Amino acid sequence: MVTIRDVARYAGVSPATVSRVVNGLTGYSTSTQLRVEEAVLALNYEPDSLARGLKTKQSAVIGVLAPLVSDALASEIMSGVESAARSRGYSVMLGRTGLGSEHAAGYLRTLRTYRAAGVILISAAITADMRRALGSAIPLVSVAIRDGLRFPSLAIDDERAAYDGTRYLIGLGHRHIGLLAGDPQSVLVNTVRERGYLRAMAEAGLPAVLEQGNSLYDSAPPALGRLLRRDPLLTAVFALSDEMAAAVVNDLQRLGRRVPEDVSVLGFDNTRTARHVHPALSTIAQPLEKMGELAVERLLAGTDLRPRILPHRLVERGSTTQVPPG
Amino acid sequence: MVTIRDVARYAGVSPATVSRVVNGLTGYSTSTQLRVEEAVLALNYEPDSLARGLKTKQSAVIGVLAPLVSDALASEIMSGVESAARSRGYSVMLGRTGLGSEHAAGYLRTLRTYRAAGVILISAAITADMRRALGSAIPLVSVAIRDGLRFPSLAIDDERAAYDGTRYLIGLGHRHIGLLAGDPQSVLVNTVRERGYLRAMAEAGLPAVLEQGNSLYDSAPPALGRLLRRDPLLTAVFALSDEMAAAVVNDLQRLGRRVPEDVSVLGFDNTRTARHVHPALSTIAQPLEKMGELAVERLLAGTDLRPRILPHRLVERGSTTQVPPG
DNA sequence: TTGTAGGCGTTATCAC
DNA sequence: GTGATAACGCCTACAA
Repeated sequence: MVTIRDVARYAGVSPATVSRVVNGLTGYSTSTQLRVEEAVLALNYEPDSLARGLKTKQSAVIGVLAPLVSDALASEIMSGVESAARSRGYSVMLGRTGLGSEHAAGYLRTLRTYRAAGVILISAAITADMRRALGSAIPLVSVAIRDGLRFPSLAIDDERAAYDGTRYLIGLGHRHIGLLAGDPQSVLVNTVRERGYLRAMAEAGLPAVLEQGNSLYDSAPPALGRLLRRDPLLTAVFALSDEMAAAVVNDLQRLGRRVPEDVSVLGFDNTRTARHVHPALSTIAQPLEKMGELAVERLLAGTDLRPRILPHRLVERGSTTQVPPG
Repeated sequence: MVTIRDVARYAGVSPATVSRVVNGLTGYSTSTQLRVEEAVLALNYEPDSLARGLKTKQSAVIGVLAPLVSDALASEIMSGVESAARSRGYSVMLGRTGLGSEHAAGYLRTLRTYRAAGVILISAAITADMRRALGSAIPLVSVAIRDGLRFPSLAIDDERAAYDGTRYLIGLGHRHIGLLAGDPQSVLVNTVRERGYLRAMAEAGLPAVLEQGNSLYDSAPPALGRLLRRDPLLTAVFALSDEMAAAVVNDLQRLGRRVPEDVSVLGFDNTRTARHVHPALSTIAQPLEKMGELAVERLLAGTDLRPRILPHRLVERGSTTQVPPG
């Protein structure tokens, strides 16, 4: 391994000077800068992150934790995180915490012992346990979930978004609208979204029909079955994730119902998944990539970690239409 | 931050002794062990990974690099990697290298400066550049891709798997079978799989019809269009990834063709995606999770990093059937 | 402008 | 069985 001393020897200067040049500080002549840079190149020197971090008490790593890193939602947020991090010279360390965030504390401890610059939590609420595991020195922000006002977060107005989605279906003439809710574990998004749906239905004087899934594909078919049993006249299903909405579209077709002619389906998130079914999903869009970028920005700025609300919007595709006549 | 010296002071022993206890070495009495353990708990001490790594020249991190970390294939491999790593006390650092592996070298350099214990590459070939960026001290293994015999890898026999898939379709009576190939960038899997298809078709005296996609969903519809134009009598499509196969199923239905009654569709990988369409995909299964586990095992064993072939198998679901009569 | 020296928190090699 | 002590590679006062 080539160290700073090797470079110093090669360039005929002291290690301190090499450090200054490498870190872009001031206090050296152009000629020494050149000699050092040449030596760095010649020896293919790269500062040891471990040693540097030990000294500076900070490593250029941003941790990103998600229940599954594999879902489209996390993926699109991560994409924003990574480009923002890279452009600032930070590396991203991803970790999958499990559906119930089982491994979150472990990852946070690791991140702490590596003195990460900050941690981004996707689709998971910040709990006191987590905050403790990470320690107080490292900033933490939650994305795509709103955790009251107590912890830093970046999210849309979930209540309003669900309200708007429901209003949209009502506007198409639907009166029997079922809600396929998400993971009850993620209470913070889902109860809030449920509230938006319930408010819109109540305002319109319509009966609410609600079943729980867990946001993932496989949870939707059984929940859809329960929904249809409770209200056989359903002409619209509002699923609180695109994965569930996709499953609903597929399962409806399996049951011989046409989408959207017989039943309209509205998704949530506007991930890639929304376009991976036929017909493609109408859905509520969150600015996922933007959220990822902002999270990095705010984490590194260190200041202004107050909860922030971003705009949502409705995207119309083929899975929704006017209520069928008769 | 609480250091080993704090613990030592609290327990009334020297830092050296604390280190011995914490690392489970020998050379202390039961009574001091108890005192130290008590102190560790009381102070909530956790060794600084940076300092430890600096000293031991190794950190308990395994890097996992994938083009997208978000696809179902990478996700299932990662799942195996993580459980195997966790059970051995290692953390996993994920990185997305981009479809053309653009960012791989950067990640490898970072991993090197953090003195990672090893690196696992998913769906990407090990190039000389990568090997150089990582340095020679850190082991590297490639998963789900076979890179000739020059570099360590863990994969199925792709040629044989594609051959078997094609034989299966031929066995169902199909004579017009189109191949939807994968990313030409990943030459190492795809040319090999193509070869398997071509061999099976040639053996059966059938004409080959082949178009290129890039393994992802969006690339499939246009490629399917080209396939159908070249052979309007197609009764089966063999797509070299489940994502493409799912897109084919959806697009076929959009075009008014029934799956599998009019056209059979065979996928590849057996990821979650295979069950996320209607009808669910018949597909060639790779032991993805197992691959991830094995990769960790071999990386840490350090020895026996020779290429290894794992078994594949055919999974029948609803997307394939006998050739339509007439 | 440049170099020397000390220390970040840990482990490992010695003594005792 | 236990404790000084040095060293890992780097950064940063401070001195020159």
